Amino acid sequence: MSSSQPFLTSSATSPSSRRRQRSRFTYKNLSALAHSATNCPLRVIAHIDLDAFYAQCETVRLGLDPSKPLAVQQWQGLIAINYPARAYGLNRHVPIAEAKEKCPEIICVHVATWKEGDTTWSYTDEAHKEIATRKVSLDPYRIESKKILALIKECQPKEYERVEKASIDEVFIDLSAQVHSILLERYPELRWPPPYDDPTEPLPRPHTTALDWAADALVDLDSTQSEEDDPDWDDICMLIGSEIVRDIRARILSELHYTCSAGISRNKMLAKLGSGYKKPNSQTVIRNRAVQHFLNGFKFTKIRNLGGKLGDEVVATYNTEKISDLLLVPIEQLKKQLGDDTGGWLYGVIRGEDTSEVNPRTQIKSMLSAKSFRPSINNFEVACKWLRIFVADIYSRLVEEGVLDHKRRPKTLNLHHRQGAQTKSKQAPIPMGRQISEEVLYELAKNLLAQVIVDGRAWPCANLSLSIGGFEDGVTKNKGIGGFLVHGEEAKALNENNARHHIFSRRLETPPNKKRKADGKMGRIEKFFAGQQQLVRCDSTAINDIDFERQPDTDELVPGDSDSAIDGQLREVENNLILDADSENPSGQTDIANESTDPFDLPPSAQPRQPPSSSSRDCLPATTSHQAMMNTYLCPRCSKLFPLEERAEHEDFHFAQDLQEQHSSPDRPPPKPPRGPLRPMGGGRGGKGKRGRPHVTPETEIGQKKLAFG
DNA sequence: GTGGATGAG
DNA sequence: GGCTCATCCAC
Repeated sequence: MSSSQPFLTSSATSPSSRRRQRSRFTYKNLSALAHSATNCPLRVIAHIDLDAFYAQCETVRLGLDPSKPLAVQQWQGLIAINYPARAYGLNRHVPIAEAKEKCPEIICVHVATWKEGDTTWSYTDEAHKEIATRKVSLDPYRIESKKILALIKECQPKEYERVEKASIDEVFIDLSAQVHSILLERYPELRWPPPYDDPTEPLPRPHTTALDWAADALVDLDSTQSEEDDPDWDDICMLIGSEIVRDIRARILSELHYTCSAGISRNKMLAKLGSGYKKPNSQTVIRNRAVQHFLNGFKFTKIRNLGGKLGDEVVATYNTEKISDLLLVPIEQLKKQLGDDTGGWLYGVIRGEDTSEVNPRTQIKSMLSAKSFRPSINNFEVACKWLRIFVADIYSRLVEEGVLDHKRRPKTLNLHHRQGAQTKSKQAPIPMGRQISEEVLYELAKNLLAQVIVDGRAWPCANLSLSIGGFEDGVTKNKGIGGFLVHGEEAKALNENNARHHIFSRRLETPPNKKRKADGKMGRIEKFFAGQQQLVRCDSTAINDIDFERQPDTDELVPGDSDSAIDGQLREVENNLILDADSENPSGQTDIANESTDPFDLPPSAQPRQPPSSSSRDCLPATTSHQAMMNTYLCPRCSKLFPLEERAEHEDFHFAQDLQEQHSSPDRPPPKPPRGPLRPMGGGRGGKGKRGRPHVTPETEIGQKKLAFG
């Protein structure tokens, strides 16, 4: 309960007057925030998770009272149970009959289904009796999911939009850039350039001493950590992020009638854990200073990528499921026993580190339509009837995707077949040139099926699935980052946002020649500027060839010692932290990013800005500093002098460069968690190389004590 | 590029 | 469980 006393004031009279002057964060950190750099210590990431999504969809569709118990049925099972129904002790594993016994008034709605010969899916009460002739359709939920996603995007100013669809009912939002702009509005002093133009200078302390966390969510610090300090900028950033999320949730509820839960923290892993912490319909903030305490309450198997075999392996190896126990294992040991990559990743993740980026992607990469046959099916003809249905299902989704309009086009078709325990699959390219039609797909699918059963016929068949993938943007040619120019374009390029109305410029994929070296001295940069000062847009090769000089002070920080203190209190107060069974994990990938070069150093946009809120990264004439008076601008990143008028362009250049870096490395590589050498799966991921643990975000703090919510 | 596997919702 | 979706890896 200590929780929100919304104000923990701290006064100026506090003993810590010495530290009041300086923040733990620097100007460089601040500008990294503006660029959503993944290793920025001020980063703000949100995870939003719809509560019992399928069940809510049905409640909304049928116009029912959301406080009434409802479950979504699939054949004889339940695939979603709303919160009112959960109050009766129902969960996904209880048989439908038992559910009705425990909760007589429960409404069970069968999912929509496709029936052979139908041209679309439909809802029927008879569905559960026709398992042999129907297959479920999740289209209704995809449609709702899309609306919600669109609304969430609408909530963010276009230039800051950065939303990743993690699954049909979850999204991650990188609020960093938006938070940055709000921060500058509220604290104009942050717009000043750093003293001596030195980006490594600490920021002034926030003048705010009391934060109003609006009661709804906050993983609180405990008394021992006594908040001996006034809030620093990370706390303020979280607060702003929480406000943004609260507004988003309010709109989802008022406009679309869905409730959701959210987690706000410094990275995806923590945000995800946070959203599942208190449900339904609430949001949880995990401030940096509460991270370790918060994590200690979880079993590490709740962390993304540790929910499967890898997690089991770790449990078996260390004979514990507790994060707190694992904190005692030295990194060398983890690496030795799990492999360098996996061990290093695990070491960091249980300490709250995660630099995976919010990938502004919403586009689907593949579509699958499948059916498990209860009594198995025994011949080609029957299988073909199912293929018809799969094709109809997939085709209708393709239409939605804009394939007919040449927005995107899939390249391959894949058929999976399961007989008993063994599964086989075949794939084939989808011929280019011709318009994709149901007939074309059906013929292709039938062919694949024939190939599968040819060699050693495989009947009876227990499962069949057809998928289509290899989607490519319909766009014209790629242009690497150089193709886009800097200003607001970036947002567009990054988001595929309204897929339907725009031409995607192919995702900022890193062009083949990415290189990263530290040799760069100054040569290339100087050359570049010498020759192209006027350019606003640069050619990708030019950009790629530039090597930045590394700023001397990257805040490198070995994850380890920062928390020595926590070790002391590895007390597990935990277990009670895990509340809801419905927890889930994100899907997807993780990455820890890059390494070597820190993608951001000083930034451009951070400084003197004007109406901060406006769109902006465009530039702002510098005003307050002494350099401004001289009408010249000294770039803190490359130490070159420019006429003031060229400042904006120059900053844009750095911005583009930063973007390039961010997208060129982190996207794929940071394979983190992947399989360790242990066990099966061969040595996986080749541990070689760099595993670069990107040093992580600096500091998380120590201390922690108990959790409480407001 | 193909086919299998893992992980997660 | 059933149905999706995504990513990684060996070949």
